[in-house]
Amino acid sequence: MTRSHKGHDHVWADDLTRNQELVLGALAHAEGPLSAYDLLDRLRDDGLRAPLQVYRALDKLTERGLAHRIESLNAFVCCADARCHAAGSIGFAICERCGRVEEFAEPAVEQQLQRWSRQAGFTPTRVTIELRGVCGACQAA
Amino acid sequence: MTRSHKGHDHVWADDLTRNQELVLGALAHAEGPLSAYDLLDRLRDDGLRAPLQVYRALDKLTERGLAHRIESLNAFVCCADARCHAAGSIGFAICERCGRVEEFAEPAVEQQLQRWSRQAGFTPTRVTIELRGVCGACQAA
DNA sequence: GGCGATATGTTATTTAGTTACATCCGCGCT
DNA sequence: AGCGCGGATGTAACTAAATAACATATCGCC
Repeated sequence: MTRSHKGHDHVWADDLTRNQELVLGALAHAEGPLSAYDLLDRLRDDGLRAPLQVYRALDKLTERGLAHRIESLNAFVCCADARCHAAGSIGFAICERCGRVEEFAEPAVEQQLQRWSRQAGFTPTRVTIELRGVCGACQAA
Repeated sequence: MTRSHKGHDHVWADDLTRNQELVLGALAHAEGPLSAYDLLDRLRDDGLRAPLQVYRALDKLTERGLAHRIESLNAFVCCADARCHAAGSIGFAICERCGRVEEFAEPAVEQQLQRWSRQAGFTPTRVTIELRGVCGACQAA
């Protein structure tokens, strides 16, 4: 690998490492959330062999808000909206039928949680909001 | 064990099985959340030997709202308020310094999430709200 | 060129949760 | 009493998720 990884066809940010691009690419092409081991399986042909390689990439990607971790699934999704980190806390609606995840931002919810935190003397650094249920499409079907 | 387990000194509900009582008791006495394996370690002297015994008890307890799972910790806490299941969705504030978890109910948050769900055609069955941060006590110290 | 920070590769290990299967116990029924 | 059923238990083996430890390579920069 003397050749730089730059020049790939799907570029979200120009300074991703090769592994980070691979992982983000896999997430972007996936229909739903993928676990670290799902990712590993899909990327074995691209040279990834150990869980740590995936976890390291995921750490960086989630840090930068390019991917999100779904806690209740131990899985990850590609960020749906490049501007989401500007929008404070994010929520996820997870369909238990089709497995798809919808990402949403509700400033009102965020504000309410902030209000509670202030009142309780709590200083939040990370917020997790996850809804499990059935999405509209599956409801109709 | 011909003798019924009823008559224990800490009774939350009269129809818990022995294993369920053991697990709930351990959670109740703990300072913070416990993982299934933490519970297993603490209950080995009481006869629990396999993870499954703990997981089965936890399933029943969480179903009934007597215990809660903290998704972002893969751990469990005793329900702080017997009436919490009446109060719709619950949130948790998790202190990353002392590890303690505070349970709270914010009807306003619940309503906002309901509003978003309706608008999005999503039917939620379970809601997870978890704040990571620093609690008031740790802030002061 | 040399140096420090960061990224990688690899093996082994720990922690979390499930599958499969046998047994046991309480309880209603005849 | 004896039968049968559903739920709870016990145990072993296994899959899945995440991390520890250590060696190597690469990049940016002075």
